[in-house]
Amino acid sequence: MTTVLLVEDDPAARQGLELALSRLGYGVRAAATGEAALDGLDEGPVDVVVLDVMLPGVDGFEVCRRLRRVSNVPVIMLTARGDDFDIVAGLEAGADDYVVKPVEPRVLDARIRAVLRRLARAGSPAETWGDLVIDRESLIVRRARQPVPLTPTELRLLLVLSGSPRQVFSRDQLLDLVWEQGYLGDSRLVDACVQRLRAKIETDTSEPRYIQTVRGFGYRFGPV
Amino acid sequence: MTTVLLVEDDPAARQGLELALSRLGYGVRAAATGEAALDGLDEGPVDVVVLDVMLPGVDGFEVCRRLRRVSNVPVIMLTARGDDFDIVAGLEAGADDYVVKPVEPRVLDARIRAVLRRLARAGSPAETWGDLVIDRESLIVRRARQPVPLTPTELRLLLVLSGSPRQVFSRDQLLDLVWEQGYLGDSRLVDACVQRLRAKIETDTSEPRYIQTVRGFGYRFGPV
DNA sequence: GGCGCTTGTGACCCGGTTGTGACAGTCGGC
DNA sequence: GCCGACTGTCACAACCGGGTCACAAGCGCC
Repeated sequence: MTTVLLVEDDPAARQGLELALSRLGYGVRAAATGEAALDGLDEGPVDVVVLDVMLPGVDGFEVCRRLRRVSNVPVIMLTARGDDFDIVAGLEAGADDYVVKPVEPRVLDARIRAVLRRLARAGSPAETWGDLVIDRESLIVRRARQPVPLTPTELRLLLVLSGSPRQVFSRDQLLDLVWEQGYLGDSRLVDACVQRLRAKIETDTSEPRYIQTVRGFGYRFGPV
Repeated sequence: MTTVLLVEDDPAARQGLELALSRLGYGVRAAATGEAALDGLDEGPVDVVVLDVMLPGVDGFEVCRRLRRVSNVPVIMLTARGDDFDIVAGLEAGADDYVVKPVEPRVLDARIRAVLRRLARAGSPAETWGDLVIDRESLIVRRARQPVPLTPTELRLLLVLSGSPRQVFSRDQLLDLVWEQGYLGDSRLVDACVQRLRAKIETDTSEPRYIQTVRGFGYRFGPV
């Protein structure tokens, strides 16, 4: 579910938007002031911030700037109708998009999805296998959005296997590809490493979802 | 929408990839031969070219070279599995990346995004990472608004790392990029320099926020 | 030439990683 | 069901990789 942090001081407008966004399937967290908004970020992951420009105390631009210092979360500003100055100032403060008030839920929904889409495209080039995400550039592996700490050998093994999904690798092949070429040792080593890797990325090691054993041949990565 | 020019002579593979890429939200233009590919470029803007190495007539390398004469469009080569020669030849011909066949759409998608992202990084001169600001024009680095005095080597190292955030660099890569190319020395040198840089920009060197160690692989700049 | 900063190198320490062997469990064929 | 082959699991000690430090050569600057 996409979580929206909604920052709007006017109670009527806030509750209206909250309801509308919920109906559209978003999770909504609301804040009435800039300070509350910055706190709201700490209370859990937020996918997008919808931020009113006119706020009592710290205004929307300043909230956006402060927010930018600690996070790259996309920000959509709500500005008074046709106020060019607001729009320019908002984008300079680091906002990703803006919507003029009064806000039409359908429009806001479209903008949110557009911003998220833009971000997803530009985001890190990771491969997604179910809830397992492998980013070959940063070498970060995540399961259910949580980074999985892998040791170098485990990581190399996973990269080799996932690089050719569904292909069966024999133990000897894996020794060549993951360990030094011409490694002379027990091929049981592969089993041990697979086991350690499974322990980290599988929910149920007796029913592996990612790394399957092909009895008599070796191992294979990929959904069945 | 990102438009891909797909060059593949095998009809089955071509149609499969065409479908898969469309589903992933790409616009696809397909060509079966090198000649058709070069024509395809004229028919409208192309964001990335996916190019099979084995083509009847003009082969993929030659297509890539010719293409490079008229365009800077990124090229991803499709090569036979594990064929090192292909990979080297492809990169020499001006390819940006390569993917081994059979192609997994998810992998190709990730590579396309990686190539495009690499290209899009020519951004604003000043980058902000939390409370670290790197101004590539004035070469001034600030932390918490305070200028950080960096030595030339430290600065080069930081610029290289932060220039490709999240990308993992091996020690050898860094020796090439930060020091003279063909530097022959202890790769522990990189460690020492990273340590000095960390001492200046990190608050807690045991929990680095900016420069992460990727055990067994190298270093990476950026948030986890 | 003297000075101080920068940079490359070696040494040492520490903790995590990993290869290994043993044993238990599982699967498939007969 | 029995047996052998194969695989999963575990514990442990050697090892390796990286952090850290000190030091000296190199370098520019005055």
